Amino acid sequence: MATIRDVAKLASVSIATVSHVVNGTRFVEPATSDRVRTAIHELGFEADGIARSLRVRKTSTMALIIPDLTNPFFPELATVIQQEAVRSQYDVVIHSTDVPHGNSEELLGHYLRTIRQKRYDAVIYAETLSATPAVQQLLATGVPVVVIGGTAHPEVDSVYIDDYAAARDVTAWFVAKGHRAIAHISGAAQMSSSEERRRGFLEGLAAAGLPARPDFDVAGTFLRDGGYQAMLQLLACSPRPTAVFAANDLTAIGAILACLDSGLRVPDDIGIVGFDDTMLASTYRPTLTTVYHGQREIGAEVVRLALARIRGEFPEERQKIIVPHRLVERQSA
Amino acid sequence: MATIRDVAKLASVSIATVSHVVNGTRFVEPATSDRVRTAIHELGFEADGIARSLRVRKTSTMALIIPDLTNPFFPELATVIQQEAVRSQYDVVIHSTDVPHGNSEELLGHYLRTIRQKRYDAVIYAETLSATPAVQQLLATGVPVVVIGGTAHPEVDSVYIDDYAAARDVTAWFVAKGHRAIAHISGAAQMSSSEERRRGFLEGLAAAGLPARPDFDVAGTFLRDGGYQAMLQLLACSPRPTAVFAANDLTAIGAILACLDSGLRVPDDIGIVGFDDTMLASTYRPTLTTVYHGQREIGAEVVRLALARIRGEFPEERQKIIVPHRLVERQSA
DNA sequence: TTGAAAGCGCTAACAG
DNA sequence: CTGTTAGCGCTTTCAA
Repeated sequence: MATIRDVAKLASVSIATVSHVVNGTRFVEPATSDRVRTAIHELGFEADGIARSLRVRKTSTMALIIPDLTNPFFPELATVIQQEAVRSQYDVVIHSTDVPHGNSEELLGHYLRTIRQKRYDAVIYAETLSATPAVQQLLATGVPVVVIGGTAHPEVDSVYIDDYAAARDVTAWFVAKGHRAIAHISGAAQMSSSEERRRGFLEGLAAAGLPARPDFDVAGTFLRDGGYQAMLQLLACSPRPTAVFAANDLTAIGAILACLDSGLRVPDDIGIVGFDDTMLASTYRPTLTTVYHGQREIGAEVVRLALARIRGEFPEERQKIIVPHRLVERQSA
Repeated sequence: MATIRDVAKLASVSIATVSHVVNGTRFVEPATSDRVRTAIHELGFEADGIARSLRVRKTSTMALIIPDLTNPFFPELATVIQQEAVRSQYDVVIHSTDVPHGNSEELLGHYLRTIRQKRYDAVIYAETLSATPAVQQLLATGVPVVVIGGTAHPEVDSVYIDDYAAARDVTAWFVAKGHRAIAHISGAAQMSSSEERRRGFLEGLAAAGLPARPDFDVAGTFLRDGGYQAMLQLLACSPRPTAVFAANDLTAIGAILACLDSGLRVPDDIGIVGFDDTMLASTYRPTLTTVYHGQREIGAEVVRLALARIRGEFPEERQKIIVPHRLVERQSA
């Protein structure tokens, strides 16, 4: 593979000049730069990004850490992030900690190491179970970190939707539709989004003067099977709920499957709403009433912030960006 | 950020020694290496992978190019690939050419450039529309390339399933179930997997002595909406098909939706089989009868091959690995 | 308008 | 058993 030196020799100029024509970083006599360009073409030269990175201390790549590539929400988010990043000539390497398969702690540790080693310019952290220590560790190394999700971290930039308000809205919407027996299937334990949504649900109930029945507040996992199991529990209650707010779309689909398998009809016998508004929501039948999670806006903001930090902007206050959510009404409730 | 030099100074050894204790690459007196390790710990030193890469000419990163992060097949495949790669301390950066959104040519060009620039050690190419020129271009740079999909490329390693045989199997299976009016919705134009599956379908018909009706052979896109539209066309035929082989799961779901929207029942009025066996297939209702695409096996083989090539193994013959497929019977047919 | 040369942080001969 | 040193391929002063 040709190096800058080969090009310089072939064009009879110094390597400095080659560098400058490649990067357009200072004026070069047209005749000279033509010679250089010809040489580059002839040799099939492509500047070595590694050497360049070593010199300029920047890799033009950022890491994105997500819990699960299998929940469509994350690919959708990742796609937006990639699209945004590519516009600034950035690569993004996606690290899935693969939470559903359970080896996530180990994987996360590995990823954190390679992120340091490979000197990525920034990391975008979409809340995984162990957000706090991981983020702490990352910050200690000095990499710009931006978090997706509302984990209270005064020391990092973050962007997220107001899970609490969204959940309250869903509950209020159920109430407005006449429901009185409203249940919630929460997300994975210890994630702030799970907790916030649950809190919003409870608050929605309270605001409507409805009692919070403990058996209408069951734990899920953010996965389909968790939704299925939880719904089975709910169906065993008597009287059973007429409306269920599921912590995400996967959970909602699991819940619907449990209803179908139990001979109940959605939304006729029981209304179900999900969360995220992934492609599943519009594909599944019944189509899912759900909350749009702002993947487009979150993706855009998050890379905007990351790039700004890389450039060293706004060093003082950390940004907390709350992106609007929106209830999308479809068939399931 | 501490460098190897800082560590050396603090531990009163040469940088060579530090390097060797970090990499375990030659014997070091226990007492010395302890001192070094303490210094490393104290300074929070982490070797600079960029500098290392420059020196050893390897990045421990490979690229994976896929057409679409939004078709669950690819995240599933990517997850396996990541898992396999991580076991050999490799990172994989996923580049989605985002075919459904149409800017793929441009994106692909960009990715190809950055792959060269960033000196990735290998690239795994999951067939996109313009496989041939892209692969050619990649090969010209000397990077090991392994292709997923059966594009006839004598000069690259590839791993894939036998699309032709799989499609023939599906057709034969329909015939065995008594169907005589069997239609096919193909995948995106010009992709070898589309063509092979179509060819297999036609052959299956012929083998059963059934005529190939041109109106039962309609074009899809590998996307849900393509399946929907194609199914609408099929339903306009008279008599209409009693069985439809869709080129992938997304297409099959689109087709089912079209049936439902037209007041037909699946599988009672019409049987539909998909392809890929993504998580959608087991989640959707009716659950999808489909062909398992071997994502686990393909993922494993593909990184095995890539790693072998990186190591410079089997320089002569290119490997063509065909992974077994399997018809998974569920509810939709 | 261009060149010479230092140096980014590391590995790996080579020497002792 | 350990150290010295020459680069890997580039960018960027500084000087001309």
